[in-house]
Amino acid sequence: MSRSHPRVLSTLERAGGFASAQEVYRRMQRDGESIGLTTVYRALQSLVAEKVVDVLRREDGEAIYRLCGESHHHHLVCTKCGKTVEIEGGAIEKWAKTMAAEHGFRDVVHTAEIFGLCTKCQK
Amino acid sequence: MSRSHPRVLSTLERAGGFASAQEVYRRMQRDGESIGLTTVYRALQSLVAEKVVDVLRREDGEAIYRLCGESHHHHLVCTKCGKTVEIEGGAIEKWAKTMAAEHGFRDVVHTAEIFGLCTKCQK
DNA sequence: TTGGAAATGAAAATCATTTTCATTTCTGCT
DNA sequence: AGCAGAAATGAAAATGATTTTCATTTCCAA
Repeated sequence: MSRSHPRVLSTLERAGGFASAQEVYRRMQRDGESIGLTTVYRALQSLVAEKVVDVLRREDGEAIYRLCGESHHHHLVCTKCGKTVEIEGGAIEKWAKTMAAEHGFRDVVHTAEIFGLCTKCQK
Repeated sequence: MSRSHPRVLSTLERAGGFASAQEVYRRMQRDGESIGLTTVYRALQSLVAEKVVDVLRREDGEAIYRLCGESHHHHLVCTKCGKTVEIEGGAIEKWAKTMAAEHGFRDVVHTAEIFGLCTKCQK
């Protein structure tokens, strides 16, 4: 597997914490770094696997990567401006566990995101 | 603009309330309905514009369309054999509402799925 | 009827993402 | 140092969803 790839990671940091693969690539090009688009995609995949970054989706379906804390959390995402808030999901953890047990499932993981309009985008 | 397109809408209903454009298309083909993929996409876009359906994104970025206002459910999916169980999500609805309110978000929708190994696939 | 507007769908275009594969860069080892 | 195999790299092609183009068909009001 590939390594953490410090250049991609630091570019993502410099980008303000989140960006799409294409954006990371463009930014590195602009900054004169020599790297291929394929490598950017692979590096981001690794970072996701290592749980160093999160993947979310823009409204148009493009994947955006963002640095994230290590604890398991969920997101509240503004569908207009993309603003993202990390929220607490204790209720979800419990729900997932209960449902899994109820139906005999094991080794479960879950996803849960909330989408809507943030305060600023409501007018 | 296009009309509500009853055939696409009823197919979406029959699909359990949510499906991707490609799935709606395949289903209509299978059911012997004569329609083009382009028309399915356009019909779904119109339905979204008319707020008859919602758009969400699957993990892989594919758009899935869901009837609005319909009491939706969540899924428990076996990652090995694909078996899917519809589960109740009252706890989630509440959680989503609370979180949204807490952060001033409006018009929220949410996604929540649980993945794991079903009883049969656990050995 | 009839003429134009709306709908339709096949085929081509787009675009993000993945795969392929040949080449280069490391690694550890002698 | 020198070498073999592993890992990384990236250009180009493939993939797959979605959109656009455009020629044809269907509708509908006058």
